[in-house]
Parts: sequence; C-alpha cells; structure tokens
Amino acid sequence: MKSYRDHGCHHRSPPSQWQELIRRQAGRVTRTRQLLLEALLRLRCPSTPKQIAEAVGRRTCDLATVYRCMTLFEQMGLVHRVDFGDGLARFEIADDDPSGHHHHHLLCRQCDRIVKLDDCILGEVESSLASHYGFVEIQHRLEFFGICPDCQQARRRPSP
Amino acid sequence: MKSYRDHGCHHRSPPSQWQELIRRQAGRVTRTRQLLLEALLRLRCPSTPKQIAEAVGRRTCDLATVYRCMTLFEQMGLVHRVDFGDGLARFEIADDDPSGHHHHHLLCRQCDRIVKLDDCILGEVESSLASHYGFVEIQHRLEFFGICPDCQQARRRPSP
DNA sequence: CTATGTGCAAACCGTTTGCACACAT
DNA sequence: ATGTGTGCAAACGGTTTGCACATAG
Repeated sequence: MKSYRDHGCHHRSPPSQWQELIRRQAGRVTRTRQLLLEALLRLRCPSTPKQIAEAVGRRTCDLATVYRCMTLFEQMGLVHRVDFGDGLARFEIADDDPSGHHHHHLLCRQCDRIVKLDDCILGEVESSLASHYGFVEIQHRLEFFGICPDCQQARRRPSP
Repeated sequence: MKSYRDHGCHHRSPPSQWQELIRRQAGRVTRTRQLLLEALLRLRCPSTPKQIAEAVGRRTCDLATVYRCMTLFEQMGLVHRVDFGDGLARFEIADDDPSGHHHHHLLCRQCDRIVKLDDCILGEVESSLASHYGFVEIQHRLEFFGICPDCQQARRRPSP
C-alpha cells in the first residue's frame, strides 16, 4: 500500500511531442508555454494559477498568461481543469493516457494534501478510503451534467 | 416513472417550527427571514442568491442579506449549500428529513434544468440516468474531503 | 516583416464587510 | 430601551479583457 505521504501523485512523463501539438493546433511554441508545461510537470498535483505562476521560477509568469495558456492547454487535452469547490481554478498535467484517464482526488480539509485516486468505485469507497489512507470524516461532492431531452431536440432544429 | 419536467424537485413542507428554531438558535424572527424561507420553499430547487433575492418579491431583498441569512440557515440545518462548480453559490431548502437526506443532482449543461436524485448509487448510475431521464453526454464531478493523519495528530496537540 | 503571445493595468463579477439606520424583543 | 438585522456602498479576491510592446515564424 502506498503511503499518502507521496501525495498520491505519480510521476508523469511529459506529453510526447507537445511542441508539435501546439504548433499544429494552437499556434506558437513560446518560451513561456514551455516554462508553464515544465512547471505543471514539476507540480504534478492540481495547482492554482498562482501556484503555477510561482513554480515557473524567477522571472515569474503573469497570471493573465497562466489563465490564457491553461485554457489553451485544456482545449488541446494537455491539461485537465479540476474543481475542488473552493472557488479556485486548478490545473493538472494530463496523463499520457490517451483518453485522459478520468480520476478523482482525496483532499485533506485542513492542509492542502491531495491524494490521487486511480479507480472510481464509490459504493464502499468512503469507508475503504478511511482504512487505506488513514483519513477520517470523509465526504464527497458529486454532481452530474448532461444534455436534457428538450435541449437535444433544440440542437436538431437550431433556432426557434 | 416521473418525467424530468417536474424538475425532480418534490414538494417540501416547511421545516416545522422554524420560527422557534431561529429564536432559540440564532436570534430574531424577522420579516426578511420569513420572506427568504418562503422564497426558498417556493423555489424548491438549488438557487443562486440573486434568484433567491428576486423570488422574495417586490421590495426585493439585498444580496448581502441573502448571503448572511443563508449562512445562518445553513448553520441551523434549514438550508443546504449546493455547489455546481460554476462559481455560483446555490442554496436549497432542507427536507424535513432529520439528517438532511444527502442527495445529488442531474443538471442540463445547456438549460438550467435540475433533476434531484434521491439515491446515491453510481456504478451503473450514468448509463441508467441516460435511459431514465433521456439525458445524454452525462458526466459527473466528484471529489472527496477528509482529515488526513497528520492533521488528526495536529488536532490532538493544538500548537507546535 | 507580420501576426501571435505576453505583461500590465483596468474591468468584471460574485461575495464579504463596515457602518448607520430600522426593527424585534 | 437595547441590541440584533438590514440596506447601502465600498472592499475584496479570483478571473477576464484591452492595449501596446515583445517575439516566434
């Protein structure tokens, strides 16, 4: 069993040929974009724009640029946006895994520790999380999003 | 099977003796607080502060007051805060159900339709939601929150 | 050289707070 | 009469946008 100490965040190899991806899909391969991707790889866990900017290093990157690049990377599938419901945007580098490997996280409400959960069961999850990671008072937040029948229909005949 | 048209939100009877509750737990029974609770009962579904203020009626209630009262009601267990991850706070009246009846929602990404889900399975949930409610492209958002071992320990010996 | 990307500063938007007046007890 | 609650306006914090300069191609 893996300790929670490692933050549950595996090492991820850089997405292959992202330079080529950017060049083809999104424009120019910039020093800033390289630095941002490297920062994300170093951070490994879902991180706020502020954390990402600081991780870039000395001549730290502007927040506006972080947001613009994260939006870009997200559209390219290089990065996933994660929502912990605290009003802060977070981004994490996507796994090489083609489909983006959907996963969840276990957070400590007190410190900022994050455990990445690789499988998505849920029935027995909460109690087993407690025994596996030693967390207590576990809660979860869950919502479903989809397209309802009316909107499916509205899509077919675009305007009223 | 119930159509999604009813928004999946059941009629809820007003929490019994909430005036008494307020008086005992939280202070004064105000006209504004009565109007806010009535608005929440009328709305039935998770609603934003702005929606709630408008639902109060003519001499609409100040947003600051909505926030202050929602916080109060939440602490009293009269109201639940719901997070759909769109950066807006939402509040719904709590069921009479003593423990607050934990539940989830199914939202349409296109319109604002909300279906309340009474049971929390999840394994087969997404596909069965599709067939039950006619929604498509269903996704869900899920995070776990708890207290990690270190913080449990830090709690026991308060200051370093 | 030209068009895209970045930094800076201002705008935005939801939420919170300070303060004087209103009102429940 | 007293102290809590409310409206108003300003403050706040994260995110977005406009614009002039920097830079990749």
